[in-house]
Amino acid sequence: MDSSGMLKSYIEKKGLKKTSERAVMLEIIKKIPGHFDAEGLLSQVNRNNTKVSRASVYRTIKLFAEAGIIKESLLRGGRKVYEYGPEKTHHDHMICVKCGKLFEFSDPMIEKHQEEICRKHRFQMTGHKLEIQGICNSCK
Amino acid sequence: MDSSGMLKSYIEKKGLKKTSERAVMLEIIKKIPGHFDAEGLLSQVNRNNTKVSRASVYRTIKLFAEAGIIKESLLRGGRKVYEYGPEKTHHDHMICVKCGKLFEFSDPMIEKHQEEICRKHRFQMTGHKLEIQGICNSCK
DNA sequence: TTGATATTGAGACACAGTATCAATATCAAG
DNA sequence: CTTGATATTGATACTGTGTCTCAATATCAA
Ligand SMILES: [Zn+2]
Ligand SMILES: [Zn+2]
Ligand SMILES: [Zn+2]
Ligand SMILES: [Zn+2]
Repeated sequence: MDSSGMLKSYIEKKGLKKTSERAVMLEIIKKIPGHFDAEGLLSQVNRNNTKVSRASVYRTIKLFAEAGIIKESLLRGGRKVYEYGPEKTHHDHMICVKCGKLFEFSDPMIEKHQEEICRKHRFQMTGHKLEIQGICNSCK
Repeated sequence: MDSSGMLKSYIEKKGLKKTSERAVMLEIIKKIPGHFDAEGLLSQVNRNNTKVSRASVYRTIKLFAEAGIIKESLLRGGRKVYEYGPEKTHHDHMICVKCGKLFEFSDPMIEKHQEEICRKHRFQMTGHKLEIQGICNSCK
């Protein structure tokens, strides 16, 4: 299912309503490659003809995340970033402390060991976040 | 070296000065089992006879973290928590989304795979943070 | 004792995000 | 189409968490 369909079904399931603000934001988010944050999206939404309030931008971001249309990541320093990708698979992040660039990676072995350790602790994992800080190749 | 010694040597190395505020905070932090946050420490410091300003509490927490006396962890939602432990080894966290309890764990295999993937990406790791969210045994 | 400088407290400020609430948009039912 | 219930919005106040500023003070070496 594409993201418009996901939004539609989420809205129907929850008894919510279709609004132009949500449609506008979805179209803009679709076109963003990589990561974005709330304030950046806010200014991007209001750059041209469209206009959505700050409160609604935050509200809608939360809604999209709940609907699975975007994914939230919390970086060091408390910075929250999002990325579009209903079809995107899970991945973790490496962040360069010098240039701030974000790299994505995924390691099946790490994932497997996480599941194992949760089993051992009788902890029912619902999600996880791994962030590696360091210095990227171009900053060395 | 114990934490008082660590503070002393850090202060000397940086050309800083001994203050009663730092001594008071260190004594209190030593007695805190598990995690604490800045606001909680602030009220704990000012509960009785002692008195340290909000600004100094934040400043001193940062100083202690730089000196290696306490360790900072950034949790989901941007919450920053600290824990006393100069002799404590690296560990990661599991956090229960129902009761908020924090569990510590350490898995050598996960650590090893992290180093491997960093080598592969020519990324020079300086630190990392793994947080597993889920439901703990007593909340199931 | 004195002078240089690090530190403090108080409060202003910054930033990200949330709560409030009246006005408005949506939508199903009639 | 009209109506009514209710979800949504924008404006703005507010909150939490932390930083900055700066004058007053504490520390420490000479
Ligand atoms: Zn992962
Ligand atoms: Zn870099
Ligand atoms: Zn680790
Ligand atoms: Zn629990």
